Amino acid sequence: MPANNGTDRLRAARSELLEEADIRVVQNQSLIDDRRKQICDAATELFLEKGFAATTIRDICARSNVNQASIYDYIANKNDILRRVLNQLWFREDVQMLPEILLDDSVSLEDAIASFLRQSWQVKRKGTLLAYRCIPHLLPEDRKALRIREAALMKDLSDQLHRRLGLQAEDQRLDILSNLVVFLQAFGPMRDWLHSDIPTETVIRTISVGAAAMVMAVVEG
Amino acid sequence: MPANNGTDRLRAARSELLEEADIRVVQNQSLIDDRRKQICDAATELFLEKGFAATTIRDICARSNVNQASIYDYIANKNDILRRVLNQLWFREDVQMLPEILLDDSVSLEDAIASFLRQSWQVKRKGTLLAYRCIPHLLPEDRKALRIREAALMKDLSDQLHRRLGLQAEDQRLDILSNLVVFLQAFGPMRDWLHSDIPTETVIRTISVGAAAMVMAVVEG
DNA sequence: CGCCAATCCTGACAAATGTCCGGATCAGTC
DNA sequence: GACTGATCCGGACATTTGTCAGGATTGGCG
Repeated sequence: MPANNGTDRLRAARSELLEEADIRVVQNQSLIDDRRKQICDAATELFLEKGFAATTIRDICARSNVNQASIYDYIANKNDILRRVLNQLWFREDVQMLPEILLDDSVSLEDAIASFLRQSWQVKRKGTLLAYRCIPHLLPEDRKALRIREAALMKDLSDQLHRRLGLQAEDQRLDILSNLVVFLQAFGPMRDWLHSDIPTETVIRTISVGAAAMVMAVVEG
Repeated sequence: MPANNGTDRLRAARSELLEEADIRVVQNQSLIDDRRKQICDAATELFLEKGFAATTIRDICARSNVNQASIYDYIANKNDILRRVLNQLWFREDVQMLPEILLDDSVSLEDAIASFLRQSWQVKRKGTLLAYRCIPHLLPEDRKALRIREAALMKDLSDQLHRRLGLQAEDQRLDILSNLVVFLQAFGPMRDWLHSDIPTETVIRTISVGAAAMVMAVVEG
């Protein structure tokens, strides 16, 4: 069952989040969760507004109403905040990935891509932007974890494309296409300032029609 | 002559670089040019390695062998360095932009895109990465300048697509496609770590076949 | 050699930043 | 009300950062 192997692998890679420090100062778990949410929400906004490096702990404290000293009872350091934010927004489990959608053969390629983009752009907008912008600030081990997940996703995607379209499995163009489709995920978030007056659904429809045609053209050419 | 107007507009927008400070301490112009090149080269490497905010003036001085005090005889401040680097790498004049290539009707859409990507990926790799990563660090006026250039390019591109393909000029999908094709420029630089074993020319060929098909699919659909 | 303008650099300053000590405050229990 | 353990926070620390004044050095010229 190559398809199942695929999603198994993906699920495995998925559960590997960036490692969050555990801190044993405060003991009330629900308090910890609340404060961490405050902190991460504020940090997300600020990272998107000013970038990771330009955001200071003091900024985050001010916006989240957590004291500068107390914040270290909930997070280990600035990088730990970034890790938690990415785990929440980029590695979120509630978004179907494209290989998963492609498992259902009753959904056309075009619709699958549209559904993928729609979900991504609606709920992972911030995560995508952060992931692309903050890569330089990640520690090497985190970057590695990110790369492993990405590679697993890519492998599953080429497998599904291969299964559906019957290209030679080793055809490098499958990898290129997989990469490209995943890259399109970033199109909406990264360029929305340019076409702010065009309805999102129009963009999604246009891109997914185009992307499906792109895949077919490469397969048939 | 709408086509000519297009390139005129582009050329006009092009000549508007980010404004570089002029400093009147050192007088020997060729010395100034040399030092600035040292500084910008070192800064480029460092910005790509560690990001703009995480790169310190001291880092730049160390790598460029310019003294920490002297550097202010050649550049006004850290942001001025970023502006100069972007002017050199992102706004470089020696790369044909896509609308320009599309003026020649003997070149197919596919070949035009391939040529555009090939040039971009060969000589503008660093510029593209920097532009996408450093936007948050630009001052508002610089961001505005960047947006104006981008908008001019996009307008020219939809004009050319319109001329070639005969869609309604107001069709929003033209804008989406233009945006998308320009966005593809970033594909190579941003994802080359993933498929480092695939020859660039294969990637370019695959992407340009696909992109041309994408455009046609949208136009015909 | 001695002079002068141009260039370089030692050393410093103020501000900002990540981090956290140690005491203040609060909530629950007897 | 007194005690105790958990949480909060005022204020400080060592560093790092951008910036630059003012003296040291250099190179050409008379």
